[in-house]
Amino acid sequence: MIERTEKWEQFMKEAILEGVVNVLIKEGSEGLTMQRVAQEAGVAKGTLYTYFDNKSTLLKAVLRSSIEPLTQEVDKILGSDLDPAEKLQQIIERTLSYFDENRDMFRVLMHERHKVLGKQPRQKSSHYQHLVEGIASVISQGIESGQFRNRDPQKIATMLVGATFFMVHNRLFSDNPGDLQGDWELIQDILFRGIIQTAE
Amino acid sequence: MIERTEKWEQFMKEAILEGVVNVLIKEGSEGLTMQRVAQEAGVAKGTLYTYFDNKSTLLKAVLRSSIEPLTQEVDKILGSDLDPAEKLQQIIERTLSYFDENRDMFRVLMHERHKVLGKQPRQKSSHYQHLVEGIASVISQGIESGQFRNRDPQKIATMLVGATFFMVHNRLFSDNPGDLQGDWELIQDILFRGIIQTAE
Amino acid sequence: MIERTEKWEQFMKEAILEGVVNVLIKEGSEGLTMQRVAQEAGVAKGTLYTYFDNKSTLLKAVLRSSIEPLTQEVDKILGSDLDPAEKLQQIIERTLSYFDENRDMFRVLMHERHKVLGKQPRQKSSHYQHLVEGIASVISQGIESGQFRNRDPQKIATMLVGATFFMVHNRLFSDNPGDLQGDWELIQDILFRGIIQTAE
Amino acid sequence: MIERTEKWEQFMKEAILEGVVNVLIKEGSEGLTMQRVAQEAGVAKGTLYTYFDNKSTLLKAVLRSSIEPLTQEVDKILGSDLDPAEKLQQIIERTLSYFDENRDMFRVLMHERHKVLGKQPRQKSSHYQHLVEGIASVISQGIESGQFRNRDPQKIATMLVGATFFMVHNRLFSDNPGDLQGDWELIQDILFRGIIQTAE
DNA sequence: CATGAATGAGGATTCATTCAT
DNA sequence: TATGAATGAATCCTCATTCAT
Repeated sequence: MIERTEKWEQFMKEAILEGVVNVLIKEGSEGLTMQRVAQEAGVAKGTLYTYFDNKSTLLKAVLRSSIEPLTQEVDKILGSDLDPAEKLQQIIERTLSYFDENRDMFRVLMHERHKVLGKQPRQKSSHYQHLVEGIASVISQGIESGQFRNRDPQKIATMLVGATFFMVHNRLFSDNPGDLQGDWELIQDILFRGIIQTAE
Repeated sequence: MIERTEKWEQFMKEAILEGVVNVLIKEGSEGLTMQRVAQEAGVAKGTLYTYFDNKSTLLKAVLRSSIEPLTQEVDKILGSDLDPAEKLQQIIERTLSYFDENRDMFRVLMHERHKVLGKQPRQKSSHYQHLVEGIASVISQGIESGQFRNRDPQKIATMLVGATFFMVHNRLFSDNPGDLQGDWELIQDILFRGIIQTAE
Repeated sequence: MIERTEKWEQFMKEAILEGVVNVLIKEGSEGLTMQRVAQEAGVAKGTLYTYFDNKSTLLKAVLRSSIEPLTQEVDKILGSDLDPAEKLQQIIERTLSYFDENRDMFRVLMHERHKVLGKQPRQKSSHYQHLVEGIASVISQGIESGQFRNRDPQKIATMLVGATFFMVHNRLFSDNPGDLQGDWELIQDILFRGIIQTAE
Repeated sequence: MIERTEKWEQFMKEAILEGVVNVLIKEGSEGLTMQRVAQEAGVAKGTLYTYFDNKSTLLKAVLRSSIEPLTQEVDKILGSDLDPAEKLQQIIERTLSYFDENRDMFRVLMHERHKVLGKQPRQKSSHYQHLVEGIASVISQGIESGQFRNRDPQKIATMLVGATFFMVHNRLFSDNPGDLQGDWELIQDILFRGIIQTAE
């Protein structure tokens, strides 16, 4: 019975979250009213409040749910016993493909993220934060093992994430994003070896 | 007379734009009401509409005016007869310092940008667009001259801008941003030579 | 069987009425929602509607049940063959002690009474009405028997009830209500003999 | 100019307060919505908020404005150099006539008072409080001068106010309130000399 | 031109009530 | 009978925009 109830709650929450994303896709953040979300989710306005305390809570849940699967995949990679360079490769790869796989949702969320998140204590989106820290630790390992050049890991991680994020962004809003593999190989290629031609 | 009138108009517009930024700094985008802007600019609410058609127009003007000086500096560098690598160096340097110099303003705009810009036709902020294109052309030059490795210039530019932008972001929201020069040298160092340790 | 069922209904109704009072005590009339009443009564929201048609009906029942015992006691006194002055004495005494005995409940009801009673046809609370009429008839008796001065019994009753009611109110909201007997003796003393010093 | 503005503000506030009273008269406290008040005052909903911060503030203003004139008259009497008994007479007289003069308004406010005043810190309406205290001090004077019998002045005042208030109430809701003078003479007569027939 | 009072559409949220299980 | 999820009408309040002075 409880089983049943909890499943239902989960189901409804997901339906509502999906409603939010659909409204965002159709109308952008301007049109993101509770009324409209309810309509899109196929429930009454009041029902939203059965599952989420208020609009802010609902929107935070949307963001969390949109990024959580990626966060978990990244964590798995971080926790594996791969070689640092390989970890970075996989993280970049997974990140790019994750956004590709959820293109519609992120085309919207990327733009509306800030509107969606009200005036919360200035914190970067936790996924971003988490990702940078994870990558920084990988880079530290790489430096210790002599595999990577000895530079501030935090900052290298920031740059790596920045470059990746912008590539993602590029793919998301390009009409013809092109070959996925080409992109992540390019990121690694450039970040790993630089853009300068070296006499070899 | 017309001269005089135009100067006045310019003066008023700037006062109002400054008012917007001040409100954003003091209250965040939540508190960004026309009333509050008028108050901060020291004029009446109705006066805002003498100079700007509506809120949206006003906010777009804020964004444009905040980034225009940098755009111009970058254009000057792009148009100079410097060596491609030097152009990139200078652009990175100027970008980092520009945001540093206008730290308070951008700490806010960076976060509120999307809220500030309503439902406009999905376009990346024009400065960003412009910057990526300019850098892409520089990279093309570098590739042609054999100075840079032959990779898709558009994508390299995207990554470069991404990395730089995230470094800016990092500095903006760090309590102790640290040495500016160190950061832009690091960007060049990594982007130019990669993070992999090479046998030398 | 029917017996059993009716007892159960009575039991449930009382539990619910008590729930209302508890909510009022804990949250005031602002917090008086059906949800909250149900919670306090330990039943589901829907169950309330099994026993009471709607909120208004429920609240009227609360008021009625809160005052009914006193009404009955007063009726007993009125119906007794006591001397008019003694009747008044006993009514005043019983009224003061009844409110004292149900202090918590009336501290709330006194304040929330009007909010609790919606837009009913302007009628004074029936207990009040009943009380004034009963007292008026006692006073008439007293006048006829030459015991009381000949003044409009209805109005004297109104004043007597007013004075008593305000004393009750005073006790209810005083942190230290003090001696009960002192108060009702004072009411009688003043109402019976006046406040003017008479040469005796 | 300022003169003009302030007068206007006063005028608008009064129009709105009157709107509230009219709504109460027509619909009772159930129908007391800001929308309805605006309509009745002949302004737009938003305009109400130009003059009053919120509903609660508006309603408090209604109550205050309804009773203030009486409070001032009573204060004048209390501050005069009349004889204690005369002070009481005049206060009672003025109170009864004040409510008579504003019959329509108080017929409503008397009933809706509590609904109108939300969950404010349990304080008796300040006028009531003030009145009881003023009268208590008059009674103290009377006791000291040997004019009144020596009883707890606070309690005597409470009773006096209670009796008066109920007489007011009675007049307010009686279709034929009858002679005003008769009523206040009765109050004095009874309160001063009691209801018991004394051998004369 | 400048002003700021007035406007009213629009949005978040609450809660009495219903009804399928 | 009991339940509590679903409903949606109702309400307060905000704020961009207008316009008479």
